[in-house]
Amino acid sequence: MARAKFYLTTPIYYVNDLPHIGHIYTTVVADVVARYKRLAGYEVYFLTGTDEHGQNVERAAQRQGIPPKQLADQVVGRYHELWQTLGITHDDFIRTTEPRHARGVAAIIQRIAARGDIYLDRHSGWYCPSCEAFYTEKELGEGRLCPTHEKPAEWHEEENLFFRLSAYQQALLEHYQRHPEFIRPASRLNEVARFVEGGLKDLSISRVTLKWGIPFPGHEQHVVYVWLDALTNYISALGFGSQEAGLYERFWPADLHLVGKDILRFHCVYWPAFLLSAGLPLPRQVWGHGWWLKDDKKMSKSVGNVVRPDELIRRFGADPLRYFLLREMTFGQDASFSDEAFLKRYNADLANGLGNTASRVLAMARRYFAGRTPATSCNDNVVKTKAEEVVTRYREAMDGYEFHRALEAAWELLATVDGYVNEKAPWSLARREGASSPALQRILYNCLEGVRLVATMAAPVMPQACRRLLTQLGEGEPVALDVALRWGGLATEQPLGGEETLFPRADTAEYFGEVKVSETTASQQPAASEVTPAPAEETQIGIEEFARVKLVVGTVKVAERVPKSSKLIRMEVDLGEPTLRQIVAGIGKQYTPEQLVGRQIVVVANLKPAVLMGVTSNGMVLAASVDGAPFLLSVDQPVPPGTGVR
RNA sequence: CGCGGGGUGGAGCAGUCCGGUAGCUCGUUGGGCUCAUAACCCAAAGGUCGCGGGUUCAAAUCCCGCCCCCGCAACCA
Repeated sequence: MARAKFYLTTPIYYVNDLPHIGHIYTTVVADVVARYKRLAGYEVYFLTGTDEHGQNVERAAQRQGIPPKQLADQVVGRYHELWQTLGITHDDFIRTTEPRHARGVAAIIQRIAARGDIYLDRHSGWYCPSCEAFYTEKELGEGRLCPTHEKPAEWHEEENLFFRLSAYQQALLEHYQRHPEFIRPASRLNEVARFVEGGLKDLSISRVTLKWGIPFPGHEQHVVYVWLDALTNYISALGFGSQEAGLYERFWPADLHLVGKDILRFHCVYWPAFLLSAGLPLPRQVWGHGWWLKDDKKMSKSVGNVVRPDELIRRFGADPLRYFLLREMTFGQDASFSDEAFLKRYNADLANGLGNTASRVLAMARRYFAGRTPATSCNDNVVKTKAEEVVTRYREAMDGYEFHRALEAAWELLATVDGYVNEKAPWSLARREGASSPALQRILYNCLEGVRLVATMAAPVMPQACRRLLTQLGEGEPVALDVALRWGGLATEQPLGGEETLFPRADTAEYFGEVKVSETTASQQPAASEVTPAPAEETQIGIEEFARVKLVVGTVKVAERVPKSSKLIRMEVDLGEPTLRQIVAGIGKQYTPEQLVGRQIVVVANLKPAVLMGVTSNGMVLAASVDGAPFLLSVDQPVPPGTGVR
């Protein structure tokens, strides 16, 4: 009989950025699911890949003076390395620059077009040629200046291809209603449904302003809109649109699209709409997980707090990181990443928990039974009772992708074993009765079997470490979960494997000392792996260039919040000029208007004006920026307004 | 009324869908054990489950109102 299939995907990652903890999380979760499902008997197909088209890649490549494909190749190399290091077992890795992908895109477009859902229309509006983007009148403000470039926007008409997304509003809502499991966790279903209820506008699915993309079939001067391009990877990788579509026939529809909550909309609205139009089956489930925050703040490249866990992997290996990611994050919610939390979990759960428990029971077995498992098994004891309860909860949690619960359950068994060892005190039994004591044999059998079960449950999460642990128990890798999780699987009188410390305890103080040092050196010389390393000569400027910036001291005379704005403060500043200068600054989260009035600040006086929330700012205040939070610069002693700074 | 998430012992969190002794990890205190990676076990202290109201025999959990924090979006010049 054919096995049930399970097709799961990660998003394809944009090659504009190097992989960080967010990409790693999604991919590790996918890998854990893939490994679990394989053990549970499914025929699994696991896809990941990269999204390589679009303006940002085109530009980044331009800056480096290399073709976009070459830039993509570099970043893709990093992904391959990282996935290998992390033990990711994907079956395929698709790149949107591959011909097979272009074929898939062409094929789906053909079907959508045949349905009559694509039409050509003129899109007109105020356009900034430098940004290559359209703006609304409101965004442009007074004088219709582009907010970024300060240049007048031009009235621009552009021909675009549109997808009749609006026609699918009802069908999507009905689908959500009929299949509430389509979007998980449930809270996100409401979010998406409300968005769709709010009305769907037709979607522009082509661009004429950039070249780095897939030519639109039948309109070769257009390039396919990135999301239509990217989402199609889920079927193009299976051979959709080519002669050999056997994989497509076997595995589509996907059983699980794993995505971050930020791209839920694309997967739950656009993608199913495209598929409905093309007459293709919809994926069974989209799972939107939360974000990793760094020290409780959102990670972002501009803030510079993006976690790239190379150091943690180097120090501890991939498995502890995999464990941490799965154990620390609650189903669907955001979680916080910090080295402290990682070290804590590592020591508590892995070194003191799994590692130490395994070590203590293995050491006794080695000593008492000459390096073999006990000769007698035992079928009625507290460890077995607990194990059976835990295994049930583990499987329920894993089936519902509640990994933190699954691991929590497994670890309870560890605590039971530890308590059991203390209570039974096998060491004193060995002293009193000797190693041949049947009671001693049974006790240690229960301990070892408990550890074996925990290792088996943890195997999808920590494949390497668990394999090594099972080897120490004399066992091979688990093949089928139903069998492996049954009590009594440990063979009697079986030779144990070599002794090995799985998770050496980490010295927290020492670790933080070392990491500080390595971080400092790292920031001094950017790693060779950076996408856009800035050569030192380019970052240096001459004194004459600096002199072009006119810095002066000003006294704040008036300060008030900009209406409807959360952080903008409008100030009128005395710069020693005939009139006060109006300056807008994004400092309203740290400073109140009252704190600012009368204060002396340093401003850039010859900056081009900009319009923020409809208010013109004629200058910029200087502030130190810690994780994006500003600390205003001021002078030591009061000086006359307009005093120059250099 | 822009959208969403959160507020549970000192810290970090689970539990909230499907009401019924408030649980876990870390930390603190006392005890135990010495097989193990200074680990493990037991016990104790510590909570008005953001606030107010309602439903109910019973509310962290359901309903209504309010407060605070954090994201997203619109503005970080």
